Amino acid sequence: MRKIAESCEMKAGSLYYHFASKDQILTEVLNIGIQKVHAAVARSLSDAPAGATAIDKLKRAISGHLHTLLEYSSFTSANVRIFRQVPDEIQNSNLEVRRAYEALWDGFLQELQDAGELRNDVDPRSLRLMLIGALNATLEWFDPALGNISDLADRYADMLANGALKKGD
Amino acid sequence: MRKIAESCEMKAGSLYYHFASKDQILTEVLNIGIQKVHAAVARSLSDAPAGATAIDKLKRAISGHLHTLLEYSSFTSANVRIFRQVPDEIQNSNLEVRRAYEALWDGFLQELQDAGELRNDVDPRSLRLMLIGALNATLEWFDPALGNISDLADRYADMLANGALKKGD
DNA sequence: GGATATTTCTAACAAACGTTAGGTAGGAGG
DNA sequence: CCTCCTACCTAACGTTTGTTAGAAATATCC
Repeated sequence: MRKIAESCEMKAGSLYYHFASKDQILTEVLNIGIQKVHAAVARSLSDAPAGATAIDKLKRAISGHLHTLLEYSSFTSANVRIFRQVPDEIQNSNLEVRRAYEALWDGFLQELQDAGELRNDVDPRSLRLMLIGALNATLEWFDPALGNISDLADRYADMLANGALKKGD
Repeated sequence: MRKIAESCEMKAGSLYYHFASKDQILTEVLNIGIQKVHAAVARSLSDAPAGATAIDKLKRAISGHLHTLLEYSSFTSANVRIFRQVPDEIQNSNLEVRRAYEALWDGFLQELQDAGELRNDVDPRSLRLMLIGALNATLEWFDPALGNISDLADRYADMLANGALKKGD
């Protein structure tokens, strides 16, 4: 609390004027991070032109996720790192937010499969878990000041859509 | 320290007979986790028959990583979650271990590319980052008691090698 | 300028923390 | 049986932590 306060140019006691407790700050940080990403991905998908291909849509969703994930990395990386260490009550609150976001992806990927774009033997939930895991890990190594997020998103979408091995194997 | 001691059926003061400090325990936990995974993946690759295909090798490497990652999840999940929160000295020590393991994957993927198995436009380092991110995220949702790790490894290898979208897009 | 509201500070508190050093218990060896 | 070694316990310590309540500072309104 003293370090958080310092970064706000306040003292620890002052934080309690704005927040009821440290746990409330935790709850807000964990939830806001995912909510921001959720909104960005939803917007990316809803902004897609009617004739967008499957990989275009995938690129949009991935791009939306990565841009916001990295823009709000103070929130999102906190979520990824400390979620399992916070009190159950806070985890439960955040699980609700996480589930809402997961449902967005599951719906999107199910749509792709229903449209015949996604391989029949690929389970949308498995793909979503792998995908989000891969995207979130960028928090640990990608530096937006050095790399281009859109390029990163395109590379990831391409590898996930088309695979890393040459076709014909 | 009191909680760690309790799980060892000891008292906190007793831990200092075995370890110099809490930071030493941290260092060991972070390092051992990755070293175990490193050894398993190296063994999986060296055990591959001479005529193994690219995807067979990839499956082996992924399987080695996932089996050990999940077997030693107390160590490996600690690494993934708290690495960024430990003192610089401990991070630096662990970075050396991490880099050694990364070099193994980079070498393996570079071999695949040199052999013409990996797409020319796929950067081995990017693939490795995405791959390890996706694999490590399984710590957060996969329950070895409920799911089969080998099946998981096969699904991940397949999706990463061949992509999730139907070919022809 | 005074009253009120908002925001921050301060000093303090109890609890938790990492660690220490001496003590204790049990086992091994002579 | 005594000595030594290993492993653990204990009580204590200084530090850090989250939080509180009253005071003070600042801003707003009339």
